[in-house]
Amino acid sequence: MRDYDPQSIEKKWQQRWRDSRAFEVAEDPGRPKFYCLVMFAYPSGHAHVGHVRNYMIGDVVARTRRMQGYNVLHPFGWDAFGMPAENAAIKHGIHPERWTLDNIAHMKGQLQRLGISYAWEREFATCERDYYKWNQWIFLRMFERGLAYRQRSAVNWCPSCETVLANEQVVDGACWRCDTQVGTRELNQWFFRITRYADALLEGAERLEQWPEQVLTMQRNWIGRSHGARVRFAVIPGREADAAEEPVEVFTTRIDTIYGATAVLLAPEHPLAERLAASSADPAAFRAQLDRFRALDRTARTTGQIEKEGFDTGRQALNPFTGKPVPIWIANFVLAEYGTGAIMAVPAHDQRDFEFARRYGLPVTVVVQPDGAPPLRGETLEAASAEHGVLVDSGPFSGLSSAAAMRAMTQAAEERGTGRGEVQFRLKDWGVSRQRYWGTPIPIVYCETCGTQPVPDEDLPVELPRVEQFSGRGDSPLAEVPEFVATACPGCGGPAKRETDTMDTFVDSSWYFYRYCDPRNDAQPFDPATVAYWGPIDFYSGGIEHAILHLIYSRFFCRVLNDLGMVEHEEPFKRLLTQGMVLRNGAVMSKSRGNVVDPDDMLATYGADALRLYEMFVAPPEREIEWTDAGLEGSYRFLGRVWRLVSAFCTAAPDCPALDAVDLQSADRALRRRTHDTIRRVSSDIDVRVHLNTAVSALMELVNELYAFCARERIGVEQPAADESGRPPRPAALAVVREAVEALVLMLSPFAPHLAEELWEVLGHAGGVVAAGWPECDEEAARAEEIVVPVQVNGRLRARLTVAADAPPDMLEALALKDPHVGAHTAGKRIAKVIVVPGKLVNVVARSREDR
RNA sequence: GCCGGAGUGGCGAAACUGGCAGACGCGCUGGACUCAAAAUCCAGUGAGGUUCACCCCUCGUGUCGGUUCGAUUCCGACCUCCGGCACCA
Repeated sequence: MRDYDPQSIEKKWQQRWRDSRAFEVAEDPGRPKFYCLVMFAYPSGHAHVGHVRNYMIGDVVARTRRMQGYNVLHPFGWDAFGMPAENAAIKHGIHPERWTLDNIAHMKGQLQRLGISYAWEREFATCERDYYKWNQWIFLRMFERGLAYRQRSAVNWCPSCETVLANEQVVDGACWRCDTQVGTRELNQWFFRITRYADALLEGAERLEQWPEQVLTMQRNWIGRSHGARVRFAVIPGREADAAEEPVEVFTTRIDTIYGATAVLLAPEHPLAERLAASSADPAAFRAQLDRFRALDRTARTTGQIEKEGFDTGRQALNPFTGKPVPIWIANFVLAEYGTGAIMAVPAHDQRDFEFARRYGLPVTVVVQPDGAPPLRGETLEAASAEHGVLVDSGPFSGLSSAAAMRAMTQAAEERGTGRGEVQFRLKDWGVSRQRYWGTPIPIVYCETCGTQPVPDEDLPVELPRVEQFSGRGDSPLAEVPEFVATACPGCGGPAKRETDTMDTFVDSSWYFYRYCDPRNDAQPFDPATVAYWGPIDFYSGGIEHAILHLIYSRFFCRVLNDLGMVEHEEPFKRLLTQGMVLRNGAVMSKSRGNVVDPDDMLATYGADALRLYEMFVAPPEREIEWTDAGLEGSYRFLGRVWRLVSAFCTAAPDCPALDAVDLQSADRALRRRTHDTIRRVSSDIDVRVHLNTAVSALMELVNELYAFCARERIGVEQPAADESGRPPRPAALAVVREAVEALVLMLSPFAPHLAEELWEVLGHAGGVVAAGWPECDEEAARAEEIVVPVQVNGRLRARLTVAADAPPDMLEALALKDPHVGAHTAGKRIAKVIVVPGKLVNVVARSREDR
């Protein structure tokens, strides 16, 4: 018997798969398709065992579906644009392209040595001109539709990365990549109008039934839909000379509290603030105050880390409901970018307004009394009461509930022309301009005569010029390349300048999954017919860190492409799995912590199959796992156990009879039951729940059972094939073992594909496990003849009955009551009732005689 | 503060629809094999009590309470941890 030698087996099968193009696919309308995708990789250098866990999960799903007869698309590629490449260039003088391509080559080798079944012929990297050309093409379609626009605005600026960040890329006020505190800059920036799809993205989320609740919640929070009303407060003229002002519009979600609005507060950036300054008694002092507020740290301002301050403008506005004047103040905590940039202050019912009012002595007027609480009084209030309740001192609306008042008052405002119902979103448009080199050039030209001009499709791609020197400072590196900047205007042919910013790399990853469907198309991003066949993605797996970034951008792109008629579906990912990270010594693996485990080191000792099996077995895919060498060792031992089992069986039974040619004994039927029960469990664990850990443990149980069975039947696992008397094993026993072993090998193949292919061949099959197909559960064989039914007395286990599987309830009851253990616990008691769940359990309810 | 998720042996975990808590693996203990070891195979392994032993009993799924014949599972309150949102009007 050969020993299990993963190195030689793995090399052999990887070679065979490559030679036979085993995982390459084409559209085939005659077969059901399955698109299995893992988030593509940023080629940072080396993959560690944490990165590859995700690829293993996807591979188990892909290999299983393939065996089940699906036409499986399982592609891989590289998210190859990005800052680390450019930083390497700055630090080590390696060109970003060289660095990126070297890393890709290394990581691809790692994945291939793990035996992940990718359709490598579809591989691409986003930094290739054949890919980013289509980023530009999509950008232009969005430009045509007003979905890409340019605007000067205050943006998040990372001083370390020297570039703009989208709101999604600012985490706790710091850069998502380098953790530096983010500042503000005023820049001309390109934006994608994702807000146009805010409602669609929110509603679409309701139908994503196979997404983790956590991710959906995060997306809902991020979109931040608020239903409220926009209300107009007329501005009362100050001096005679003042021009008539437009009314101030405020957004509120609590129009029911408007009778308690005792001030209007403007953001320092509000346009009216500027005009009020001009007409004020001391414009210079007014502006100095505004400037002081505007200069406040942006993050502090948007996260409530500043003292609430403000000043009275000296002007007043009319509350459209009370008809009374209220002062207009400037307040530093009012955000220009949310709602209308102005609010009505209701100190009694909003904590922020309350703090502001107490500080400056503004009146606090209670207009909503919460149910069942003692009446509130403005003078004695210690904190705002934000609860809904019943309206008081609110004119004709007094006595209404908050909810009813919101409807009635919104309607009243509409009728009087002083307001209307409105929905606001927290979601902002996606700023995509980046002042960096290693990204997709934005295909726009600026002409003195014609203005902003899109680059015509036929001139795409706007190629990224070769830049050799990177300082890492200053504006866009492309601005330093005169031959790139200087161009002819596509409109008039006159001299013009190219846009020198590049696109956010999240643009690349927002549609790459469609490119896999048609990766070499040079006429369009992809042929819609290919996506109609493969899409949407049936199974998508990746890290939770992309819950809002990549996954919301991709959903947005999907809808844009749907509007363009290129994609039929509205949601790109049917099922999402967020896999847990691999920790070591309680921390995420990272080079800086020095706790990374390189898969290649594990391959040398244990092989890819053991590594794969270990990472799938240790916990469900969603959960994070702690790396242990002992666990890997255990998986390796299990594979050795399988190897010896199958090898010994083949030696013991070179020819073994067919199942239907033998008479089965009860023990044989029991093994068959275990075999088919295992098929049922493993199939549903992989297909339905993706609980790969319990699938593996079911296989382990089957192996344990087989060892015991073979020992009893003298099918030489450790002993010779015949016992001392020279009597060979029973043919029926051999036949059921063969069935079990074959099912085992096939079901193990998604987890340990090399070992399984080798054993399948050893078992005498040519053509591989995919041709063999996934084993079918024979319900008849899986059905138990005898079952063990637990018997409880008052819910506590007291006995077990071994009965026929179809024993009727009254028989179970009679047997239970006859049992001596049951009798011991019911002695001296009255049996109130007996609950019988056929096939499951019996529960005898016994009461003391006194109890009624 | 709001929203979501989690809490089970020495450890990773399982229990899928309210029905035998701890499957499977790691670790540990003992045995077989061996000159010996490694490897392998077999057995045991939640805590406590009782017993020569087999049996048997009590407790036990973060805490307290509830619903139920029966709760890791459902409900209420609370504690702890993880994640998201948060001066968003």
